[in-house]
Amino acid sequence: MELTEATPDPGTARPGGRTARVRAAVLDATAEVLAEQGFAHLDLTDIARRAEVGKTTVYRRWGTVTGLVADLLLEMAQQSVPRTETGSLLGDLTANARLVQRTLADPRQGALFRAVIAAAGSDPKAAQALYGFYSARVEEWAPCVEQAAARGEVPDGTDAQEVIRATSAPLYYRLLTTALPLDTADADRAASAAAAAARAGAYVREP
Amino acid sequence: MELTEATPDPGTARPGGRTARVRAAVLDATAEVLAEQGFAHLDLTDIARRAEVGKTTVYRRWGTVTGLVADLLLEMAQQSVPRTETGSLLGDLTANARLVQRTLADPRQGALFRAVIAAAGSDPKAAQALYGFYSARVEEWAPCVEQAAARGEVPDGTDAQEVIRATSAPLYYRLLTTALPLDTADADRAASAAAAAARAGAYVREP
DNA sequence: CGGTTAATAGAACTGGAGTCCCGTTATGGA
DNA sequence: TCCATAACGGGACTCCAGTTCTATTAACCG
Repeated sequence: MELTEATPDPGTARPGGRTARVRAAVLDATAEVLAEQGFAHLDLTDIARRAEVGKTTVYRRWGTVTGLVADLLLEMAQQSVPRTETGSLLGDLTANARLVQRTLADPRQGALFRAVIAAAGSDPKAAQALYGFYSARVEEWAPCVEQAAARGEVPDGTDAQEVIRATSAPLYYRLLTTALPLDTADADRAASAAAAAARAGAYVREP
Repeated sequence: MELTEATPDPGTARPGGRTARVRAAVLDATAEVLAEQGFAHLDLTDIARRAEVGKTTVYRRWGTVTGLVADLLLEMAQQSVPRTETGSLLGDLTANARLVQRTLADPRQGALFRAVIAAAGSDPKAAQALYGFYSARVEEWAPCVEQAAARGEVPDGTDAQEVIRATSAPLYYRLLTTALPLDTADADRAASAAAAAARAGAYVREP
């Protein structure tokens, strides 16, 4: 035996031209279905039909619904939005919160995040993609808290990543557990709450 | 024609004895599968097998995976945990946060909440059950903030429900978007952050 | 205690999701 | 430009989730 192994995922050896077009079409169709029907109604045969692609292809390259969603998240993670700097902690956190709020309020993106979070609950691969995504985003924004610490706005020893997470958390919580809309006022409130708690020393790491 | 309508959900006319046993067995099996395999692997035939119940019964009474999950949530919502009163805002919020943390950290309950949140993303019925659940819990705890306002701990006009949500939010965010564990320290941090932000007036309603 | 019928269980059926096989296309390297 | 083969596409096949029909069991009512 010798032809086991050595099949490192289809689409990696010749990623150009047709392969790329197929991937784009499939991921587009996936996002579309997610936005209008949600995660539970995803099925690969339907995706193939919508993307006008052979269903064999979809099954070979992605295999499962969760695998498809995970790949979609990886695709989105590429488009990193650069962090803005305003010179104050509250300003920076507000910019971050508004970015998150806009993303979640958008029907397509909001539906995608719901789906990825759902997929992460049962598929380790999707979970890994999700954790990686948020880890990257949090690290991208953490420096603004460190700068605030340097300016003396927050106590030394403040856990920067925890402050960033605290800014996003209420927005996700509102999206997932209530029927309430998600607007700019929510973003601003989340930012000012996180800033106030940080100034009060709520995120100082334990000794 | 005359026998249309008038079929108000099986299990409502004779809820005793066998019907109740079947429901308990099915919901138990559901929770079990959720805990060990996750939402995506739920299928009604398998649930029927595990519960040692005819699969026709499961399909007739619950119909879909999301319907099953929604009923499980309703069942859980029954066991309302009474609010504790400690005399201070921080104490009350800490009690609340620890309750949430214990719930989410428990494998069965944690998996259930992930599943319900996932189901709510695609099924309106599950979404309704979920929103109702959280609405009830938030209202149960909101009075502790109003008492704090009466004591002068937080400014007048503070949105009590928003404070309660802010206490839970970081715990859910951590559960859903990171691989990090969820322990008592997280609960205490969430509570003190919410208390600090509330004292600073971050949750005062707009005029 | 029966009698009515709500509710369950079994068995047979069906539609479509997921798999397999093999011919076709077109990518990337020479 | 041409070739080897990675990747795609179509059609046939399989298997099981979900449905339908009917017989059986046991709640609730009097």
